[in-house]
Amino acid sequence: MGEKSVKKKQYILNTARKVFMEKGYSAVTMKDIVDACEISRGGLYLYFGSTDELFREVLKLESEETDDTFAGQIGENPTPSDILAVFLKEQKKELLHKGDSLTIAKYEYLFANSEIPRKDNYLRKQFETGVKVLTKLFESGNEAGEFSCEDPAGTARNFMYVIEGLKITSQTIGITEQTVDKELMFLMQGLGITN
Amino acid sequence: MGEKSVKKKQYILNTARKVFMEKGYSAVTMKDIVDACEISRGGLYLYFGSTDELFREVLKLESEETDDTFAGQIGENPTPSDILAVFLKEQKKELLHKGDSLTIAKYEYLFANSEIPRKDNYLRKQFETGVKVLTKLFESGNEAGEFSCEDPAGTARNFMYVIEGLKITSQTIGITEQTVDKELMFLMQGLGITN
DNA sequence: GGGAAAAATGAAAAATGTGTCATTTTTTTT
DNA sequence: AAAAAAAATGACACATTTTTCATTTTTCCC
Repeated sequence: MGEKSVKKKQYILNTARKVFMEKGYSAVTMKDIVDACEISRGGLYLYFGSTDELFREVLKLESEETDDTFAGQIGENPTPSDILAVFLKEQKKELLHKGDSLTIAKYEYLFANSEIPRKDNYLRKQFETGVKVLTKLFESGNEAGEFSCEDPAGTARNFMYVIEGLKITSQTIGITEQTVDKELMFLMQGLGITN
Repeated sequence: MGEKSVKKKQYILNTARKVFMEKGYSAVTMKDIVDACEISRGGLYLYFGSTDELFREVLKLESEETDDTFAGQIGENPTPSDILAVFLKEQKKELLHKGDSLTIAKYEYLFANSEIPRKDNYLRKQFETGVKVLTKLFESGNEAGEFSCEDPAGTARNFMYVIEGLKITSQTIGITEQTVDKELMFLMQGLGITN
């Protein structure tokens, strides 16, 4: 591990992320991180003081990466249909990567830290942002004549609940690509897509 | 603790259930159960060998109770609408009891035990049963002229994903009764209820 | 109420995890 | 290349949890 300190921190974070994806949140110990990183015990504490701190940084890292990925996939002057397609494609990709997702760890973390104020609730903000973004998307889709969605806000909320349901079942009881496709198709029917 | 052995086992199980509801699955230790039950260290091991074994028995217990509760609420000659109403009422009740549910613990358990064969996957069976029951319900509702649901199987699956989504968000990011009602209403619109 | 069987106890060994710090290794500076 | 600074190590003291088991307490039957 002859890397510089910033790189090493990054390396620890990436390795920790894999550990959280494999074991969830509450089952992970500092020892697990130490073993996975193949660094010394004291070395880890130089960078992070607890699994909690580590996890919060992993969340931050992931959030940034997700935003970048999404932005990178949307071309110039996208139509509502284009944006929806990218959104669903990204969701589907995450859905099908069983055991390669932070979904369970995130929910465990929130459950174990239920005292954290609403405003700092990362997943909550993400969920609400999702609802808002989809609502606007459906509204502009209506205006553009691409969708005919009677209740954009309700439909957006419904989308988000289905996606959370799919994510959690995918990580635990399993799901096939075919089933994901069927369900996403079902959702899209609610948009009354006209093209 | 002067109780007989069968009663004591039951008592431990009920107490353990509360612990799992409070702390989830992977964060719970045998010590937590011992402390909550106010029994001796060794005493617990006389009945259960691990948190894993305890949790499986709690699941079994809960499954039986849920079936009983549901059956007890359905009167004679119920119409499809009656059954749906009981189903949604029960789901809503579970949804709103934050911190008083095994939802998180169940998913943690499955995630931590992802090697268990599909056929023994309790939540998976429950999910599939839910889809089947709702499908039949929607079909008979169509026949009775109470619903007009184009795709009973798809709608049933969609219902179940939404319910899982609601359950998990309710336990972690929080949800109001109003939001639950809105979402359940949204679902019911998909049934084209005619009455 | 005496004695055998069953149930329960809690002390303690073994295993695992935490956080610290004196020391060593590596890097940087002069 | 020597000195200083920075980074990294891993052994250690402490805490927690698991699991066992010799002993005690309770129950139950005659």
